[in-house]
Amino acid sequence: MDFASLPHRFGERDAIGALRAAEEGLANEQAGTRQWRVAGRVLARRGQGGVSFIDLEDMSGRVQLLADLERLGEDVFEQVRSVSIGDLIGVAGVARRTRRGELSVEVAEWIELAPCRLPFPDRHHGLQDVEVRHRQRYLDLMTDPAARERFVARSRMVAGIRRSLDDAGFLEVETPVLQPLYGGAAARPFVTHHNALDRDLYLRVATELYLKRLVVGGLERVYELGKDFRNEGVSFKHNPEFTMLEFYEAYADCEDVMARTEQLVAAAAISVLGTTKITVKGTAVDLAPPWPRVTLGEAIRQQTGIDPLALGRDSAPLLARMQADGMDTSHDKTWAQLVDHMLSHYVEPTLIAPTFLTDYPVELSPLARRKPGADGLVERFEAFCGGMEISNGFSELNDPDDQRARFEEQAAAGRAGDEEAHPVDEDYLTALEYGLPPTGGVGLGIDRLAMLLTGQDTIREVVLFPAMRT
RNA sequence: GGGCCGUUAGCUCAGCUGGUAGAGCAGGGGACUCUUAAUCCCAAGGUCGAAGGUUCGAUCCCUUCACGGCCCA
Repeated sequence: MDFASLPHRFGERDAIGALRAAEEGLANEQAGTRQWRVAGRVLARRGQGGVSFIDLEDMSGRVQLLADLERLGEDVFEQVRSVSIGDLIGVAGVARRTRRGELSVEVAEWIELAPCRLPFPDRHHGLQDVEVRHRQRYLDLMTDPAARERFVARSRMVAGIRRSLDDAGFLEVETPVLQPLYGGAAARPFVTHHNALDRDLYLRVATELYLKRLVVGGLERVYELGKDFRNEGVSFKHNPEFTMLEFYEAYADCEDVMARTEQLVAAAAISVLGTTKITVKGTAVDLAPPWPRVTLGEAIRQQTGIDPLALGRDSAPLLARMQADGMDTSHDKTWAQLVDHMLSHYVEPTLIAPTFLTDYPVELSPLARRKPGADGLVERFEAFCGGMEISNGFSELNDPDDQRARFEEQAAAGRAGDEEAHPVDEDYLTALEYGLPPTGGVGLGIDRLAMLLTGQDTIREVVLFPAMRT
């Protein structure tokens, strides 16, 4: 087919869904009066001598086309008859319900818009090969309505989150993806190089430190919704680039942002599903606030009988228990890493219904404010649902001296081999010297929330183009 | 990073104990004037993921590699 001869547009197009809604009342063999112009992809063709039936689909729905030799003449009818599955075409004509009761468009005008030159995937079994579905997501979207619905739902969820935050007076901002220094999360960064400046830059692992600079600057409620990049393994809940929401609220603390988090998630669920009730791994759960709050130490105690935060900083009983359970503790070099490992091994998988864990050890939380009267703890929470961490927030540490000390500890850990430790960020410390108001901040994993709201067990099904080996 | 499993026509899948591969759909040709996974006829379509090895002979057994999936870290 000669592409140069194909139309560049198909104007005054009607959505198939609108046609269906408007003409639903037609009786069998009755024709409507209005001329419709619909366009889309050909999904099926059924010939019957001088009559041909085509199934045409656009983003709003599917409708049958009815083409008649006597009405169209031989030339046009031959075009219809020879259309390939997958071709993109436009038609004009009135609606008519066929003898067998199928609402159809009676083709009066037939316009080829773009050919499908490769064989279309089997339309009865769909595309089964997971690898092809992910590498060529357009084929998945073409052939699987459920895949389309999943990504529409994700988009609605994100729009709902933006609406909630905008309505609460938050300002959406954009901070650097390319950073001279990374920070804001315990993660290994991707490194790239700026040729003109001849220096290495990091892809951000979090937006936290830049957003808090903005709060210092007087932008009292800010959020950023965008990609973070962490140079770590791929799993059902990890993609090396993933979407994160972070929001910061001046004059608020951990409790305030915890409440906002559960409300935000519930509102997102309603904007997608119309309800806060979801099913996760076969279990019915309700995302409606308030979510139960349990301290980290108590949560670990409930699963193991040991409250590691009630034992000072003694690693021995933790190690004994974990090794007795056959766990590989060779990567856990510190007490804090043992606690983190216990959390992810014993507790996280059990938290199916939404739950806040609170009272984290300061060693695991270098950017969080200390909890008054609780030595070694910070005002921090993590939210879990579906056996995954979905959110992390705290009262923001605004004491520049303490922050410097925490950075120094991180740097020491880094020198000792902890590849996920924070580097010291002098520029951020300078910002804190000017005064960060008491502030609460939260990170919320958008992909994982999308998994929960669309009932998917793997992040790859809610990311349009998940990371693949090339 | 480790363990297990998978990879056969464009797609979905068969293929027995080792004897050089089949079907349906799609694509091509034809029949058919109301089909709904239309039906019927004809022809075509393969580096059996890749490379080695064993064997008279390998899609099948062995080794390595690539990619994917699941589990563990």
